[in-house]
Amino acid sequence: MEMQYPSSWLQGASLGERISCELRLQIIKGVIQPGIVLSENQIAAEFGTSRSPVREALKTLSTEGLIRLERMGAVVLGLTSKDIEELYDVRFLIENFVLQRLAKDPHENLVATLNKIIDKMEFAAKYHDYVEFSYQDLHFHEVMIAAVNHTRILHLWNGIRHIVLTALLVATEKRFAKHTQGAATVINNHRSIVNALVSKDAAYIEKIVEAHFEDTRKTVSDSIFHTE
Amino acid sequence: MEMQYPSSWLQGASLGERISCELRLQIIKGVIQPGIVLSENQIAAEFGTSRSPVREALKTLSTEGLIRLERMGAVVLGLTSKDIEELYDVRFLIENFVLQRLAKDPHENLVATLNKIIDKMEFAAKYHDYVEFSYQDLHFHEVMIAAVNHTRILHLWNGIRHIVLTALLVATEKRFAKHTQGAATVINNHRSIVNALVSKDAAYIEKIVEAHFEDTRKTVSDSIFHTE
DNA sequence: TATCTTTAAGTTGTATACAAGTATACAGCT
DNA sequence: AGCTGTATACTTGTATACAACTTAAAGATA
Repeated sequence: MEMQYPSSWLQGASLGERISCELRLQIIKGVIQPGIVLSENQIAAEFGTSRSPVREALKTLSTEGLIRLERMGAVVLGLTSKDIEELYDVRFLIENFVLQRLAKDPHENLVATLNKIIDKMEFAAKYHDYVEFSYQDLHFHEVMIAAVNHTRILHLWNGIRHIVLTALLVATEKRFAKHTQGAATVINNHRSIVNALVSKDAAYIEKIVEAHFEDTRKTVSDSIFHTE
Repeated sequence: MEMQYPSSWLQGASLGERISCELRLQIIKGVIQPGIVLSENQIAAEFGTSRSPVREALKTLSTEGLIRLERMGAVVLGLTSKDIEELYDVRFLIENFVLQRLAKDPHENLVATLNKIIDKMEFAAKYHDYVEFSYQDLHFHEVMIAAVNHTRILHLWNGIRHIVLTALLVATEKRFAKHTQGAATVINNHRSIVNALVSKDAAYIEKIVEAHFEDTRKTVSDSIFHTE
């Protein structure tokens, strides 16, 4: 089987993790379509491994909601347009919670860190590096979420992290293939979030975060489904 | 090893699920304390199984945040008072979202279903059946969450479901051991939620849900830790 | 004594083997 | 034809085997 997941994101990863990342990508890309039934033996054969890491991968994807484990085989659920909408509902819930807390208890170097990440996004955009761009986009949000020191919220995030990253990857790749123009909008959206954060205005933060995710959701959804 | 998890909740469960449920209970009860390092072989020996289902169980507990998988062994994190506070932060986020949606799009028989569940709680309380009481308490919330038809929110819930159920179980057992008086308060709290739901008043719903979880958090936290 | 080497036991990640259950197709019967 | 029983291939859940790595301690050496 042809590996498509960025190998730089798989340093030190076990076979189970590699398989889950690759399957996740193929499911989100639509290469593996909803309704298909996967069996452990078949996947193990395709990846040239034993069933053990495959079982691990399937369990991961199952808790992420991309497949459903049944008695005979795992049926692919995929990531529909509605799923992405729901995903961004949750992203808003998490991040609004996070930013409201960060506004109350400001962190030392957070804003500087975030600005540096945005600069890295600009750099990546300049060189059409969609892998790096997607990663820094994710990283931006992850840094904020980690900063609040809320274990359970961080766990919620970890539960959707891989899906978000992979969806960003697929969407960004498609968009960068034509032009890197949209990157400026994405970067501006992130700067707006930093501005909202420093404003410490609860209502303003909520408005900006909601707008950000509504915009991102539309962009990602369009890129993934409105294929060409 | 002595099994303490209700066997009625394990019908048709695999060894992996049974082990995760049992370990989860022991961790939340504090029988297995934070800092302890668990090894797969050791646990497999205690349960009289092979490492395969143990690995599955440890991975489950790891994604739930009760343990942390390291290179050599799994270190127990446990469920501290702060963890419970965070857990109820998330319960509020989820359930407020759910109830706001349910208020907008009312469901046919939902209120009747909820009232029936509350009646079952009263029945369970009358017979000091803490297992049934805990389960119906969980079921009440689960029915509402399932009613909104939001896959991703349901997944968030599933990620904390087992922890919530087990914490309720431990707390309710301890309280019912002395008196079943507090059950009336819990039941009233649930009736308040139903009232808030039918009111369709967004602000009122938020207020009631927040109060409910604040009260429950305190009760659960006290029961688990202020063991006396 | 202090430090480096080596040796041993323990750990996980992966592969393989086995057992029990399920869907499917096919043969036989009415 | 339609139904029934059975054989068969395939599936998962669990057990066992093996390899690579980590940790810690024992022992040699200066």
